[in-house]
Amino acid sequence: MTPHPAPRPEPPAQERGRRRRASLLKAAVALLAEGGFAAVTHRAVAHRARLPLAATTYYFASRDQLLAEAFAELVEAELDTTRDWITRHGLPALADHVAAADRARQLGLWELYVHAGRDPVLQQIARRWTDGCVRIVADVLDVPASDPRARLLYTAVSALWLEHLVEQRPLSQARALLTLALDLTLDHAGPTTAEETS
Amino acid sequence: MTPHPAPRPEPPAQERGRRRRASLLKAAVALLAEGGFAAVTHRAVAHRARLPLAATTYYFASRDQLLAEAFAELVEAELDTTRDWITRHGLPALADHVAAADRARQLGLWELYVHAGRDPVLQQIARRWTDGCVRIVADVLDVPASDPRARLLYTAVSALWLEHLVEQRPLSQARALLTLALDLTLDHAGPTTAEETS
DNA sequence: GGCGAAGTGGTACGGGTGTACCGATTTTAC
DNA sequence: GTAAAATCGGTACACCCGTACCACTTCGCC
Repeated sequence: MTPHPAPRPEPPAQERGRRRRASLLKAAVALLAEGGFAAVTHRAVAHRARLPLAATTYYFASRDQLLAEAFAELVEAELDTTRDWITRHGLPALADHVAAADRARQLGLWELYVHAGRDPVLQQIARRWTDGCVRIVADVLDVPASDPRARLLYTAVSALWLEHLVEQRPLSQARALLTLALDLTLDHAGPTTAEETS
Repeated sequence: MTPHPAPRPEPPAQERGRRRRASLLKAAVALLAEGGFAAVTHRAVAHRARLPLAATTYYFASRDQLLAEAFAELVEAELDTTRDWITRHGLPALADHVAAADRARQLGLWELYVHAGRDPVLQQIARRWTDGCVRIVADVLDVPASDPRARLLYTAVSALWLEHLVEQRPLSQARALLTLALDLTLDHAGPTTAEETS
């Protein structure tokens, strides 16, 4: 029978349903960006999407699932933006991108990233974020994605970025460190003991 | 006057009070380390310290203050541990330290670090953490703390560390990247040739 | 047309939260 | 000693949470 135990089977299958679901997800992403993690409650999401409370439980099996999908969406959007920006302006100007970015949004992203350390589902998404960023750096450096220099450079840049985000030190400092990181990485154009390639 | 509006004036002034307060703080730190952020509730802290619920509001003006003090304590302890370990085993072996560290505790620390981006009080503590770590790296590199190489190296290492913590990639990868980071940094103008023990 | 499934939304439940309250007890000051 | 101040601790309040429930409407399809 299943009159309405309907936790959530598959994609909504009806047009309006799909729109509603997407709308909830968008609201969740926005809340995540603004207030981080704790701000994404069923009630807040539903209210923001101008939908009744029950819609959230109808389209998402649980808060965790909602959060995971929102995280994935946020990561994907972030990767697109970053790739676009870097290929347009180049690596050394990255500091300006960071400076211009929406701080609350970035904080929310990192918040979820750390939280991914305690949740396997989120961990997978976190990995995709890192891999995506490494890929971007490798592409713009014109080296294979497996080149450890690309990976290290991304790592350094991401930490610079997080540090700037959290501690809000003068931008000039981040800029100088970014330049230094690029110098060190590119100077070392040599063979770079790449042990594994595959 | 003030029969008992007593939000919390100053240090407890009575011996037992000071002990109780410290005990609460210790419990908060432990909870922070284990379950992160959300686990630090008045009730959980009081229960863990074997004190009545009201003790938490008596000794701390608010949950935020309790959290801030716990964060400060955690950071201070972490700095001590790290300095100790590095001066004893050297930078290249850092990967082993990370591998051996208590994962939940580190995650809690980073969780609070990111959260510091939204709270000025915590931000100050976050800065002290970074400064402390930079200082440690600078000391062991035998360069002034203001040397951008020290700062950059710390930044790279911290990101490597966070990435490892969250994404749980094979340790060998982190180790390789750490070595590369050290190479790049020291090559540039390094006064020392660190012995390599692979 | 009809009928079962999908979707909808108002409401309720059980639980956890931060914090205030306030009588009882201990400590300190004189 | 005694009174005032500090401390204690049990309890209560108001709020917010995730989620379940269930009567209702709308849709897809034969």
